[in-house]
Amino acid sequence: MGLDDRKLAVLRAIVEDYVATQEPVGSKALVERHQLGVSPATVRNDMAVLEEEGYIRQPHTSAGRVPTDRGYRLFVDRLSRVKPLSPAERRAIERFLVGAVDLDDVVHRTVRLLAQLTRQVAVVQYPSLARSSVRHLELVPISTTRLMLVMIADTGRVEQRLVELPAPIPADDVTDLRRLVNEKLVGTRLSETPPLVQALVEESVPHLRPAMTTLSTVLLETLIERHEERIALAGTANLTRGGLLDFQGSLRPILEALEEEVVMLKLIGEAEPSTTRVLIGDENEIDNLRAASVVSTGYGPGTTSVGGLGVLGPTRMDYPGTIATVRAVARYVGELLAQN
Amino acid sequence: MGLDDRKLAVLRAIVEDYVATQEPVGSKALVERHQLGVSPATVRNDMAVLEEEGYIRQPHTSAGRVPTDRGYRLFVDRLSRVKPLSPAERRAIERFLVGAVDLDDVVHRTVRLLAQLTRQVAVVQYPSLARSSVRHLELVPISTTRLMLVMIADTGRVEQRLVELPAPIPADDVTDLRRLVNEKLVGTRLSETPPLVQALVEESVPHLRPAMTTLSTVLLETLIERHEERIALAGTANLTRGGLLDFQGSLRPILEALEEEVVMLKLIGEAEPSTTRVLIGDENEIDNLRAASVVSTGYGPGTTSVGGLGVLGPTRMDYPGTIATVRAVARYVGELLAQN
DNA sequence: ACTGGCACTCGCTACAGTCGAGTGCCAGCA
DNA sequence: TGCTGGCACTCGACTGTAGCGAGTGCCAGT
Repeated sequence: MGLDDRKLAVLRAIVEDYVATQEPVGSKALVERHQLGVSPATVRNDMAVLEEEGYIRQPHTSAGRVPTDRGYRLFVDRLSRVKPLSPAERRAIERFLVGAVDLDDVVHRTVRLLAQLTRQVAVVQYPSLARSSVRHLELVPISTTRLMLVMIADTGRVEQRLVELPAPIPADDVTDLRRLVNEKLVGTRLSETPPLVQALVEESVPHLRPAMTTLSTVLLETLIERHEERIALAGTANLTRGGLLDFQGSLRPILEALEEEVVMLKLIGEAEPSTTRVLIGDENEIDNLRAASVVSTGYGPGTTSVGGLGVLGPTRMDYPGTIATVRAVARYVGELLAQN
Repeated sequence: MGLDDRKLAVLRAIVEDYVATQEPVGSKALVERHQLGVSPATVRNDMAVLEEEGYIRQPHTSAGRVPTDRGYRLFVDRLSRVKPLSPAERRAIERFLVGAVDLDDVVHRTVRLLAQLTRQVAVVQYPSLARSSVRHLELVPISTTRLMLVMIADTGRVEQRLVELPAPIPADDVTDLRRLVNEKLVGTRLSETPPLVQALVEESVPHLRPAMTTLSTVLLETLIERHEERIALAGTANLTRGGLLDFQGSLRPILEALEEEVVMLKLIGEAEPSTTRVLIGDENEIDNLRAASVVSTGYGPGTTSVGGLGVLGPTRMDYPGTIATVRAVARYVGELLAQN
């Protein structure tokens, strides 16, 4: 049972009007605001079909129609094209991102920019360590039994951990350790590192072995296995736009989900740079976010993704505009990363 | 015109009941729940005086009384003593903070702990760079014209910046630069650093001077003058507790203020470890936070403060409990920092 | 100085009535 | 067959009224 072109046009019109006005839209208003070329009665018949198919629904018997999650899905998949960005938006992106002094700065600016442009909550994952490779490892002696391990990744990320050595270690040995780990690990991806780190321990000369063992443990445990993924958030205040109508009256579950880094990572941390993922309401696996939609994509220098970014908002959002903005920002960030 | 002891007791009872129930409290309920030893009518007379003096007010003519900001102030200053922590809370603090692997981890755990214990929004400032001293400066060559400058502070903070050199520089020169900056700057406070950095440029041998000049600029501009202060937030979902009664119905201004690092820094970034600052409602200089209260203190190893931490909640909060928790957490964090 | 009593205020809730946007259905028309 | 105008119907939103009750202020009495 197919939907003919007019029914699809009606659905599109409903989505567009509802997104714009935030009010259920009726048949009369619809024919007035769009050139559908038919009467309200005809539209009503179409609406009845759309409702039967689950694309729209009536909040109350005597109210207009509202798109369902399924309706938005159809709209996104087949009825909308990505809006080109306005020149003003392009300029805003460029202005916002030039002059970033380091990775932290880039991420911060990006997330704020995204929140501002989309007027929604923005989430940016720091470049994933698992997908970065080692540029340099530095060992700084803090005391005779403590080292600060600093890892610099090619994506610009810098991570540090304190290493408690089992026994005091002379300065020369630190130099040796530093040379060894750098020789073996620089240029490798952290996700491929475990066997190399293992080998490092086995190959090391006896008097370095205890220190190297500890060091390798720290490397493996805290840098690789652990939750070394980080995210930045901005624009939570945007959740309060649209009164309390969106999110069925309570921001609580949304705010709770936003604070769970693991949750947010799962949400935005998987896409490739070229694809944009849109999760609408119920499609979301996280219960707390059943009333929200997420638009996300990957970013990275070139075509491989080093991290994800996206926005979260009410299901009633401007999908074409949001998708366009998310993509554009991801592309710019990718370019920025490629430069270094 | 003084308030006698009973009137103060009435005010205390009103504050305690209102904080507990979140409902205006009337004279009858008051004598029932507290041993005031007098009749409701007497309490009413006292209430009339308290209202005249601006410590309480009536939301509606026929409603009970609610403390004003001024009433909370009096309560905090003269009517409450800091609640001792429960053993369970002490245990929670210890359990939460042991096992932190680095500074980031400490700050994150702290802010989450604070949010959880107080059931409010928690804010923790990273140890201020201005109040830290330099433990080590590392220069890592990225390319012939780029260095990564990594600064490790005694508080455990690690900051990095990319340095774009005016001309290519050989590896030996990098070694020299590293030695020079470490000789001069290690052990100094960053706030006292500018003249030293300046001297560094002037004393350097001619062929190092261009690189040293750039390096010093980066040091001064991005590490010292710039917004190198950072904060961590947690518990924003707690804002939604108490329905929408707190914060006069809109979380918007609060969420906006929370996103402004500068604002939050001003709010919590000034106290000494031994003093606890309480800002109640209107006392707050930030308009967006006129409906909120802030309890903050400094923390640091020993008696000097390296940063601030605190919580933000509705004016209707459990001040004695919150103050106790904030202090205790600050003390634990200070001890943790002192260990390293 | 405190208390019991009493009249009064006013927000809250329930209920009834009206209005109107929007619908579903149906007969008629191209 | 598909579209249209007309019409009865539904039901939420809003309005006005009435009763309830918590809480007050005041006053006379102890």
